[in-house]
Amino acid sequence: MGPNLKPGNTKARILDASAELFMRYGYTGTGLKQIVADANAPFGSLYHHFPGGKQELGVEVIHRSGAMYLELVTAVFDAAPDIVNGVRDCFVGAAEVLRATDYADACPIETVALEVASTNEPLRQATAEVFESWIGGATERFRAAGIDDGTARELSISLIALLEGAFVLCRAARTTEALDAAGKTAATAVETALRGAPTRASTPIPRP
Amino acid sequence: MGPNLKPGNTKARILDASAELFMRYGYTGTGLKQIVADANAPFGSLYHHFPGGKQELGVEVIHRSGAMYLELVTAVFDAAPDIVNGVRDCFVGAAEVLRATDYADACPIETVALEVASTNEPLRQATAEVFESWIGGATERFRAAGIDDGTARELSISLIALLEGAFVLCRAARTTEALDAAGKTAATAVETALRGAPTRASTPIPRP
DNA sequence: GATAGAATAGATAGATCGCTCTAGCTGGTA
DNA sequence: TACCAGCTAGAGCGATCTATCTATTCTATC
Repeated sequence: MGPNLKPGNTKARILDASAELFMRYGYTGTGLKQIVADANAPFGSLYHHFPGGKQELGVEVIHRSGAMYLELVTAVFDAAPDIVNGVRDCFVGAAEVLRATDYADACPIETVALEVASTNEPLRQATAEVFESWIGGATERFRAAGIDDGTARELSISLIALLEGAFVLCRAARTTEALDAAGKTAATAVETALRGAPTRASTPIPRP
Repeated sequence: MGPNLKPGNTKARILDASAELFMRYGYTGTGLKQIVADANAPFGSLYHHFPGGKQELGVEVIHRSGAMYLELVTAVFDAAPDIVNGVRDCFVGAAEVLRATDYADACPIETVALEVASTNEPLRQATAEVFESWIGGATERFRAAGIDDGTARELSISLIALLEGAFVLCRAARTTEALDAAGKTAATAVETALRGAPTRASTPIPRP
């Protein structure tokens, strides 16, 4: 169909290399020379496939990595016997990946999101869209389990925040302790929400 | 006492400017030229006060900012009537600061922590020490409220993870929704831990 | 084959990076 | 006054950054 039957996988290699480098070293911490070197691609090809330069490449990588991570987490949930175990498996799996990569591979867009939040509006918007897609996906899943809409969204945001925050602590400490603790808290939060889901709202709690 | 009566506050100005720039734009995203410009300091003074260059400056800023943030949070807790309200006030206060600074000022070391985790060992260690000091401070406070040591530490890690993760989501979305949701989850988690504290462990939960 | 367009290939520009270097200034001591 | 540290002050170095530029190679269609 297209004019070139063998389009060459140069663009895909550039995207893959960029995704890994951005995840590990951040956006400003990754140079274009290093990207084309890791991708085994000539420098000219980068600006051929991404005329908008580093920023266009960054936007595409953020959306791509965000979609892939959503698929990964979705698969983990689908393989679990119930939602609570699905949440647990996500944190356990994240910890395994972190250890296996010498605490390099955590969230694919977290570092970039913080770096560009106050400096690069198109990139900031891309990270916001990815996070919103994750929140929406999780909310839908919790809603399907009988949790009301508002609680499901709050719960989803909290679980993602627990995961992202644990990533920061784990990478800094070179330990998976934070993911273990956050995973427990996340599972408990889901259980609490489920318990109050089909019946009534949770009972009021006396002040200590 | 010292040889110079009027030592000049140049070093302090450099530290203050660096702290703000690192918090907003990250470590690699902040240039030394910009630091001395913001600090109204000559370039030579930077290397006079920090012979180790950008890395030494970074380590000092991380420790300084980490200690200041710990004091700030401690003050919020001390002003609250109880621990649960202290936790709530922390998230509410963080959201206020975030809005007031156009979503620029969140955690003073989070962006740097992610950037340097896999690239700069001295800086990574500095961020790890700061996070550990925060965890230790919170753990001690929860332990004093009657929560057993292990639970107190897990709870502390989870609350800090919730805060850091919410910072990422809020700065990306330019909304404080994530801090609101995470604050609710954090308060609930503390209540749950307190309820199981003086009596027995929490009752087992049936699978949904 | 001839040809056009896509993709590859890399040299190079202009700006900025962290950092070094040499002065000049200041204030206390001899 | 002479002196000496501590600090200020900024020019300038090599390296690296993003981006541009001109060729060359490949592939599909005429």
